[in-house]
Amino acid sequence: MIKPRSRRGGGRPTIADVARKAGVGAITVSRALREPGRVSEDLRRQIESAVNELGYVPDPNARALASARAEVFGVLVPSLTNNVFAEVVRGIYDSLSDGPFRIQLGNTHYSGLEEERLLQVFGPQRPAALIVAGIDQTPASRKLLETAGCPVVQVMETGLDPVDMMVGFSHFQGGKAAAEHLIEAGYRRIGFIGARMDPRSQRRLAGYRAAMEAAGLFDPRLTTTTPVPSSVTLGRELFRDALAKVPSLDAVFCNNDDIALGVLFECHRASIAVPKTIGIVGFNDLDMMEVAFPSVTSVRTYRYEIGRRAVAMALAAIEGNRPEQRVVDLGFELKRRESTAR
Amino acid sequence: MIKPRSRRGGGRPTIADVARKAGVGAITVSRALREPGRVSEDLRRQIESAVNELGYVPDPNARALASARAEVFGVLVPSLTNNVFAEVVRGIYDSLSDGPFRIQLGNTHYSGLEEERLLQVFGPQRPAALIVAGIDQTPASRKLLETAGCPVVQVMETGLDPVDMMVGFSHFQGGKAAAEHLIEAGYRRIGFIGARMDPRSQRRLAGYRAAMEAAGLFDPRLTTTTPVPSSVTLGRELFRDALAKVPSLDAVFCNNDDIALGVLFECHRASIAVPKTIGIVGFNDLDMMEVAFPSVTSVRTYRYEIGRRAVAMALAAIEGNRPEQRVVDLGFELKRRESTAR
DNA sequence: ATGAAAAGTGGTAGCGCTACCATGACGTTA
DNA sequence: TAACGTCATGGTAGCGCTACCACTTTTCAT
Repeated sequence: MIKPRSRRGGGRPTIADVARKAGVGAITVSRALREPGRVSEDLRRQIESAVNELGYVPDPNARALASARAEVFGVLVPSLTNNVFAEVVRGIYDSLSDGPFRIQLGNTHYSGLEEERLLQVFGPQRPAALIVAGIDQTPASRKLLETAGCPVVQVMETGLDPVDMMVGFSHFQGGKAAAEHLIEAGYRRIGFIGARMDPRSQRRLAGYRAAMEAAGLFDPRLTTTTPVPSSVTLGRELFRDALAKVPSLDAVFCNNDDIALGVLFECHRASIAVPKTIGIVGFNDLDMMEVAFPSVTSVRTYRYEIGRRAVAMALAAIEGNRPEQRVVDLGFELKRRESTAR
Repeated sequence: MIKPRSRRGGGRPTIADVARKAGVGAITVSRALREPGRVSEDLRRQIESAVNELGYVPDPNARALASARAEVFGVLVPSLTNNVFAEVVRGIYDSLSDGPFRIQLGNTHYSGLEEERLLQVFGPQRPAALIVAGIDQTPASRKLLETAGCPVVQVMETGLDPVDMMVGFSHFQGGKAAAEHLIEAGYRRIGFIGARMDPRSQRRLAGYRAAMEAAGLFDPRLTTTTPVPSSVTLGRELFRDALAKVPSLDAVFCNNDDIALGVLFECHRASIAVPKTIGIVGFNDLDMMEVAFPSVTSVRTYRYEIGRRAVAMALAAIEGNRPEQRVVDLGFELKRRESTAR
């Protein structure tokens, strides 16, 4: 006599239980759940009530195994705590929370190697889609993305050569707009302060440089950067360094808002007038920039919207209608505020 | 003739391929991967090289189905963007990234109902452990946690009645310490400003109240709260409200650092001297509080450490040795800074 | 030397679900 | 009326892995 393996599932109802209760075949239950339109009204109702009575919830693992496709979105970001990426993840999460898809989060710690490793781990899971931050994947990562067999969305930036799809904006243009604004406001010795110079920061710097060179104002001594992770504390220190190096500094374009905030606080502490003596521009436009005193000019980026749009595009691609526009530029907006109003 | 279903997996090697190549049974490969100690040195080496040659990576879905246990940690937090929870998640992530465990993230949006829904969705996945923020689960959620059949760690707070394990600290004591510090510093009309009054904030408020009552200083008019989500902007507005209500206000204990920052900026804007005219205390001690000008006194909490410890406890429980100490209090530290130094 | 336990290995039978094909009941067209 | 499609449903055979047992070989105490 064959003893069935003691229901390892702890007695959770299976699709067979539902089928028995509803008096139909298991496959019909499966269909009723996934494509209700293909099952007759009658059976659908019977199945629904059986599902409710038993409290049946499909086992995602069995489903993934049988269909060779997990209802999972793989999401790779360089940091979990950086508010910018947290907002992207929130956008992804909110767009996914109605549907059946789960999120599998990966933190690359700004490392291409770690990204490769994570992609390797994600692969066997057969995710329904992959969303990765950035466009500077290593060749190996790129190959993994190309052969993943699912929609891929690169987010945060736009570029010319998407693996599949892209949603973001031009960091170069953002940096350029920031610098041009400072130039237009009458500042001349405009510094660039940046921490954790990832590829996006590099492109902001390039944009700054382009604007400065166009105005004949570029001077390499005006640039102060470090590979160290960004923080408000670091912003303050870098600003001190910059000022020591170039006492004539009259404005700074900061890599991001944390750095800008550090600069602002240091100005307060050292009684440096903002925007009179020093103009400040940040990047990303966190909530607090508007409330700061003086309020800080910043380049507004649409992180949450990027997350949402990435999911929308991936979902469309899963349904078979890949958007004809593979690269979506959500742009940015320079928010002019008191810190540069002189 | 039976045609095998066209390798849906896209031709990825399976455990059978490895077994064939190594000249052993599939089950031995499985064992070599999961419990290397139970396989002889020789076979282990052969299997390892077969694995490397083929680039074999086990399918987590098949594994989960067969073993009725997914290598997944379910993590429920009320917010993805609130830095406090982002740090907890980071701690969890970092502690898990060496091992085989993935993270399944759930955002409850501070809603008990949403928490219930998520727990319902997580259940069928048979997670290896569940980490949930807070100790105020609904009765239904509590039951779901109790019957989840895996280790459960409640984080961020400590309480008397853990579902299984707990890591956190006492928000009541934190609030009390903050208020006592202000009283000791000589402030008398000490307000409480709070947004999004979740249970943790309520307990901080209770701690504040206890300290104020003990000193004979409590006055309900000193408390200004709102259920609206917290932000720096909101901090500024609530502070204005509080000041309009009680012009004699001489200090505020803020629900969290965002609010405190809003207060600080408003003080700058309205030329209110800090700490002379108004003392400010925040909660959580974000990086920037130390750099702010004036630097802001805050209650330091160990979010990252909470995440790490939660994982350590869960992992131990999975291994079968549940720590004898079910409730771990990681405490807090009041960081005294310029904003209350008068 | 002998029995018994321990260690190492493999076969079989699922885990819960869905892809694939088969079936039968209906139209629908020529 | 025959031939053919379409629709609704079900049966069967796996997806890739591991639990459970069985079997052999080794080790060890007596």
